Amino acid sequence: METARPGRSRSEASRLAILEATRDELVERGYDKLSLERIAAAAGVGKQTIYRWYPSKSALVAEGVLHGHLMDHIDLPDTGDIRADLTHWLMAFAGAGPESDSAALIRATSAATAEDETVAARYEEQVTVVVRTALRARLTAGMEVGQVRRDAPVTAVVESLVGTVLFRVLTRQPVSAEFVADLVSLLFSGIGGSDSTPRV
Amino acid sequence: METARPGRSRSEASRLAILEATRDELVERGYDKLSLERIAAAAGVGKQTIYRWYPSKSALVAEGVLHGHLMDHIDLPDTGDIRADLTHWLMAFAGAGPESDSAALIRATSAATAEDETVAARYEEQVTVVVRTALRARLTAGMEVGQVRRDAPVTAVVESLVGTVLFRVLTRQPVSAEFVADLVSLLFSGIGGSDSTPRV
Amino acid sequence: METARPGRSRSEASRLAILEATRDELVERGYDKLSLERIAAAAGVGKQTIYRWYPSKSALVAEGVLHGHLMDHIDLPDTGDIRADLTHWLMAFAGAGPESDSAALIRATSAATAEDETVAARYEEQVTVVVRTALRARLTAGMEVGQVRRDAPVTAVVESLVGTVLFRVLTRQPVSAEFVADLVSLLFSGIGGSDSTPRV
Amino acid sequence: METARPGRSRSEASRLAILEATRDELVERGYDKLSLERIAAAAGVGKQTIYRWYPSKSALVAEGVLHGHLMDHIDLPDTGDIRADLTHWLMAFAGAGPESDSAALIRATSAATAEDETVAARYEEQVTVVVRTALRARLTAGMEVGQVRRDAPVTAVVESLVGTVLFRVLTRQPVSAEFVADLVSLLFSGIGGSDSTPRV
DNA sequence: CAGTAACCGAGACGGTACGTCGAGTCTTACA
DNA sequence: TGTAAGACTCGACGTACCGTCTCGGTTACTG
Repeated sequence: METARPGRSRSEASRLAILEATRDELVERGYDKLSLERIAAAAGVGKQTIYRWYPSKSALVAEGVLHGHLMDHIDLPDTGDIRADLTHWLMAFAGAGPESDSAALIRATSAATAEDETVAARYEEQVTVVVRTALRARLTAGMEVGQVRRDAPVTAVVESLVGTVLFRVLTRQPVSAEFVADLVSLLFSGIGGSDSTPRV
Repeated sequence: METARPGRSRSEASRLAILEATRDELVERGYDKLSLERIAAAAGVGKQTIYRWYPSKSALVAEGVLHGHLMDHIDLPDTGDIRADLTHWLMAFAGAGPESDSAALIRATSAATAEDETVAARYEEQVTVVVRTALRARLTAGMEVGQVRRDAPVTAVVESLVGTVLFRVLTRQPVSAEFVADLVSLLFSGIGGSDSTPRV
Repeated sequence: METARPGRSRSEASRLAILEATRDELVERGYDKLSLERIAAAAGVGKQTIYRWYPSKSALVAEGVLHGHLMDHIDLPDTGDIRADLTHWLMAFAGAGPESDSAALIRATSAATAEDETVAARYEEQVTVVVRTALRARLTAGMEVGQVRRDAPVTAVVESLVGTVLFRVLTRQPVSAEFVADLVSLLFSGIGGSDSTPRV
Repeated sequence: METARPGRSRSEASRLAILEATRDELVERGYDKLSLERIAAAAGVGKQTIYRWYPSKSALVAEGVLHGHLMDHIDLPDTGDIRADLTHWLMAFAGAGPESDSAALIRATSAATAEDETVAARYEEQVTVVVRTALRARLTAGMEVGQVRRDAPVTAVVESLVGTVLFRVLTRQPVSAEFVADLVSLLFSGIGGSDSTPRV
């Protein structure tokens, strides 16, 4: 155990105020107009305290967004209809439209991920892995009732779903019901014709 | 006509030097560590000259990357084997690995797209549309020979392919032959089981 | 000649605004509470512009004070009465009292001189030498009329006058008429008694 | 009596370690680059402990320097030759040269005195008064044997000696034997010529 | 073919934000 | 209860770039 260090202990209240202020700034201005000085002022915190917790702007963004927002939308319920479940989950993940807070935070996270490879690793571990786990469980359940093929490539499925939504959000296109329906349909039925290589 | 203005005409050499310096900087440092002053110095050009051509950093990046790099990889040849053609195209688009110049430029473009909605619009128009056109032609050819279903949702296909690769690149994962094979297989065969909703 | 450099030429107006703001700050707050950020704001100037002209805080202070203030008091008129001339000059140099602007600027210059040896060199060259020259002329005139011994050690005279006033100002004691009278009397008559070593 | 309080008593060892560390820092870096954090670390002491003893940086410097250094040189022995005694004392006070520890501490004290009027008061009380007392005794002795005039202005003598040496040290000039000889000669003989106002 | 208007490089300008240092205060665990 | 340790808010540092504005100087159309 190592909790018994001398000196004042770190203020969890400051940490939370920083994360909240960060999310507000991200939604309002986006990643690269983000200013740590404004965040510090808004959170009522010294700049040094931000640096004590987070080594860089991108690390702060990763932490602030991954914990405060994206993880909320990551549960994938089982209603018996796997297509409907996926559709619902995709639309919740993307948020209401290109101007929604969700969309702004996804764009900010993407920019942070693009900038910094440690953030990329964190994103991989905190989002992709979690989503994959949830999706794998849901697909397994679907296999039991014959809705899903037993050899479905889970990783490719996860990344194509997340990546596609990400692309829509980055290019500011709406993640509409029509688009999601097409995507799910594509996912389940494929585009293979009569002459395509047969299922193994 | 407006070419008959008095005064010195703009230097095409300067413009090209700027774009080249921009790409070098992007590959080396990424989007948000990009410095117009360094670009100007590297290109042997005054800062004002950059601003004469491009109104903002993101516009410069959009121009520099979209024309100089991404468009190179956008042709989609027809060898008769549509799966192989798509596989080849996807891997060429992503570049050799997460440290390749291609990957760095894709990340930079993603960050620029995330930041600036006019860049997003330009990306949509210059990449998505072009890819969609090329892919639509290839899919149509595939339909003729029975490799592709006649009702394949082209937009969803395009965006799921581009988005998936983008996601791999952003999270610094390799776009390996195995992954691409899984992705193409998913695309053609779907994951639907015996009890999934029948094809329309 | 080398005045024909490319680029915008430096703004003399900025330079003067900086010096004026510096003097105001020095009088109001003193040397080590001096803030370049406040000076820049008061002068309506970017911080970088200050650094472009002056390499350090102490250099700025030296320049600002030596040119803007101390040199004003350095002329030593000749009314025929050398004691009165010196008395008048000493009191003018010190300013009205320990709270006067002159006193504040002398204290600031002393602190800057104590901190930085290049400022010390500048002080030596810009104040000591000038004062010595003026005083030497006045003493020479005094010698002509028999008011001053021909072998008076000019350097020691200069530095003891300036140093004594400096000491009074640093310790916040008034440079009163009584004190100055004593000092001048000491200077002219010495403290030697009947048994002191005879004049050479 | 107050030694019988509960709790740990204040550590005299800490206080001395603080003063020693302060002197080391002053000699090495000068007054305004002085850092209480470095002093605390060097003394193996918490910052709060310093603040418990000294209310401000300048108070610490005053205490540290006035007690630890300057007072060492303040005794003014009587060998019978008052000129030699003064010469010796002046050179000891100034230290070996502009780079000596003594010179550095004198500069630091001057800066602290310039900054803070409570330090100025303390300096006045702890240095000037003591020196004046010692010098008055020596001069009185000199008067007895006819080496010094009976009406010598002691305050002016003290401050002109201390101030002159201070000026030499601030401007980084050596307090050489030649200079001191000139100064003492000036002090005893004055510069008055045959036509100067007669001694009162 | 001389003017002149728009370009060019260079670089200083007023600003904003950076990441670091230190001041002086507050809060722990320990002695 | 005093102390070393160290986190806290706050303010300033010196640097890097931003986007704009001037410089002296170079084209290349136009009258």
